Amino acid sequence: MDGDTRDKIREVALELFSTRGFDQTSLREIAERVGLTKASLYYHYSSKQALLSAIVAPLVDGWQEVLDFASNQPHTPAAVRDVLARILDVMLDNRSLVGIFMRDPAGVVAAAESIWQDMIDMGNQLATWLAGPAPTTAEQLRAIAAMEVLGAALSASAYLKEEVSDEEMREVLLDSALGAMRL
Amino acid sequence: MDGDTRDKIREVALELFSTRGFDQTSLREIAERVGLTKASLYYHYSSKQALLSAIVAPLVDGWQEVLDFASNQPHTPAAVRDVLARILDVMLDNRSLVGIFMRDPAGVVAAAESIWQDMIDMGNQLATWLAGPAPTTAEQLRAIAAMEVLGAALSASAYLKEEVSDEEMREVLLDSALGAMRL
DNA sequence: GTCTATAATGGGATAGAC
DNA sequence: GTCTATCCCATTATAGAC
Repeated sequence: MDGDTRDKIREVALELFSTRGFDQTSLREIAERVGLTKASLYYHYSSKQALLSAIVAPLVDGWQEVLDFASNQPHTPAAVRDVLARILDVMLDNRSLVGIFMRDPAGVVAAAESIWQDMIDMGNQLATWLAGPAPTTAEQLRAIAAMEVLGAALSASAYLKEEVSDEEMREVLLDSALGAMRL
Repeated sequence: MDGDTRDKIREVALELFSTRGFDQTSLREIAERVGLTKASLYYHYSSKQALLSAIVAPLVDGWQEVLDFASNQPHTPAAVRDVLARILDVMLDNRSLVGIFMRDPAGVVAAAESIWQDMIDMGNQLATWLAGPAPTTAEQLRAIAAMEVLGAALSASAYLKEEVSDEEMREVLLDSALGAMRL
């Protein structure tokens, strides 16, 4: 039962990808930290892209759940609030994972365009739902803006000196996102 | 007077950096499009980093102007609106330039950390001003959120099928950013 | 100012022994 | 499962002729 090594590789890669960036992280560096050689990594993951896919899977699943939930909701203010809250929860629960996409979108696109496309598609569908049925251009823009607000949960740490609790982030950013939609 | 070539190089590099990403764009590719060889680029720019610096200068200047303006304003709702509008204008006037930082933050950091740090610092100072004097944590978060909303001006094109006019963007996103601050 | 040629480095990935 | 050794490739950057 040596899924241990596989997991360890994933953990180390996640940390490096999300801080340094995907492209700026070499397999040599990952292997070094895990305590292996580059070649041994290839026993566990067939390529750098495969490693990224494995790491990113939980986030994709998380978005998908929110999307499934949203699809079964009528577009009421209460439901919008609920969906935004769930999106925010996924972001907070997968902070470093989301960080990979924010730190190095270009690198992810270059290495695994399909993964990136999946994320864009899901973001698109969420924004579409948020905008409501037959939305005006303004409503679409506001929906996108609301989602951008939730991204502040991640950039905040770069801008703020003091730590902010997840509870406060949840509360403030949810209200802020609703404000961006003028709800 | 062959600043022509220098300018042409800058133009091509800007386009490639902002679409493919800084790190994903090789000097060979730039040279090819300009109609030169790689070696000739080095006659005009001493390194890839120097090329980036030259490209990025106008954006740095733009932010600085907004910052100077804000510093001389009292923190009233009208002034907040004004400053947000100016930030948005800078973003719209330098769309592809801002795109460089959004597409490949990690690559920029790796190649020119000081440039990145300058941008972060300026963003920080703008957010600090927006948050107002002696702000609560919530107010700081809302200020960051408001700035993120303005970033929607750039991500919008990835999410929307139809073109949106700059005027509509200006109007809607400005109001949306104010909404994020509950103003 | 632009070229050809080449150095120097580092990356992802594979072969094959153990 | 992990290792050593190597391949292959692209990149940034430089040297020197024209």
